[in-house]
Amino acid sequence: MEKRRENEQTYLDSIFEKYLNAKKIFKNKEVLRHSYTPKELPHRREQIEALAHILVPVLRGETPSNVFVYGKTGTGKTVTVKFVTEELKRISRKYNVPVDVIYLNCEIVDTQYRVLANIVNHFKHESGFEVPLVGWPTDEVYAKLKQIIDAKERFVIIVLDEIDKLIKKSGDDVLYSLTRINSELKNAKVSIVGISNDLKFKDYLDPRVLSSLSEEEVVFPPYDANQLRDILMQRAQEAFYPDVLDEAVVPLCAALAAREHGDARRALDLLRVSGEIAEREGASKVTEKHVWKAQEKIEQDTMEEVIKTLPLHSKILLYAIVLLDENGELPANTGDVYAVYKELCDYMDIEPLTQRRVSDLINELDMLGIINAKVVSKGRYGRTKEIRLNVTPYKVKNIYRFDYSLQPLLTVSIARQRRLF
DNA sequence: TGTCCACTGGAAGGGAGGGCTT
DNA sequence: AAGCCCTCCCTTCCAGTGGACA
Repeated sequence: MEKRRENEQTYLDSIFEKYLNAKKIFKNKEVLRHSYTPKELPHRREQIEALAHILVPVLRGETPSNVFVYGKTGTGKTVTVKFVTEELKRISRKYNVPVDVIYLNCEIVDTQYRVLANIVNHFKHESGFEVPLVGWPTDEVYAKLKQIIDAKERFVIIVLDEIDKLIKKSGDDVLYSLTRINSELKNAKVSIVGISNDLKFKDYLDPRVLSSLSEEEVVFPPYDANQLRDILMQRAQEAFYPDVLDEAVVPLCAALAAREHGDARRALDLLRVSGEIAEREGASKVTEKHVWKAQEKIEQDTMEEVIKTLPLHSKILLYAIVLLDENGELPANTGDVYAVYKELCDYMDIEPLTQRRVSDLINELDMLGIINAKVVSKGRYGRTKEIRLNVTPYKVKNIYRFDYSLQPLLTVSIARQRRLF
């Protein structure tokens, strides 16, 4: 009796002491976030100098060439461009040259109208004028844009990040007008910095736009494991307290991220999440074990988030595929999946979409990596998609469990077996 | 060799939903 | 309120297609 109480007491003490005595892990976690711009960018000197060389005419009052910046995700394109343009802005003040840098992420600003409107609105403090986010005819926004930019002598550098998204969605009209705008301006000079991680997208461009835009090109090669290690080391020094990182941690994060096409973003995430996991466990050191856990967690989390935010019909469609999987009927083709999807809609009293639309939704699920959809020809038996599931049915159901509107679906598996088979 | 399946994926267009100006 | 305009999501229509089969 006495002994047991003693044990319990030690246990209770240890709950708190575990955390109390745990060494703090993070000194400054912010350093590991994507948005953080470090003072130095390791292994990007070449690209920084190339960009600086291209933009330097500004300081002499000449229009710089337009630039295309290429490189896969997490190769430091955005951060480098931001770094160089910030420096340019800083130094241009010394030379008394007015420079405006407008940074637009085309994943969000993805139409001609929105690009133009955003540029106009960048000057709202100066012009006291703001274009609504929808509503105006596009050519009027363009006219306003010219008028506002041209109000005084200056250089305007427009950075279009993820420019491929813009082109794919709304064509190259915007680029066409923006690349020719200089001939219609009297005072101001505009140049464009396009950032893309897709090399193929040049094929979509009108040759005139292409030649004007890629007057200069800067390529960002992927980081290799050693370079990633340097980057992580640099950040780790600021982010973590001394000696909390096991020696193997940074090299492992670097190696794992290098395997995924040298993505520095991924490497930083890994390092941050490893630290968080260690902290939660009350460990005094971050070890390899934490990195492996982090790797798994990141994969799980992104997939879960993607499924959670799917629109209703995509969720029903995914559930149709889950049911087929549970019945051992995968790979299935579009027709089969559509039939089950339609039944599910009936069951939920929802108007089903057409097969044409569902075919697009299948492609979307494929792009998101939730399913695998390969176009195959079965000869005499037609051409269709072969559809497979990339996540476990259990996982999907678990996510749906917390979505009230999807509750009816979860009971269907049994009903379906009774009704259809 | 041609046929024909079960679709694919492009094109056009409608209409709801957002927001503007007048 | 009426009249525009833009975007998103969707439908309708349809030409096109890889390859098994006769």
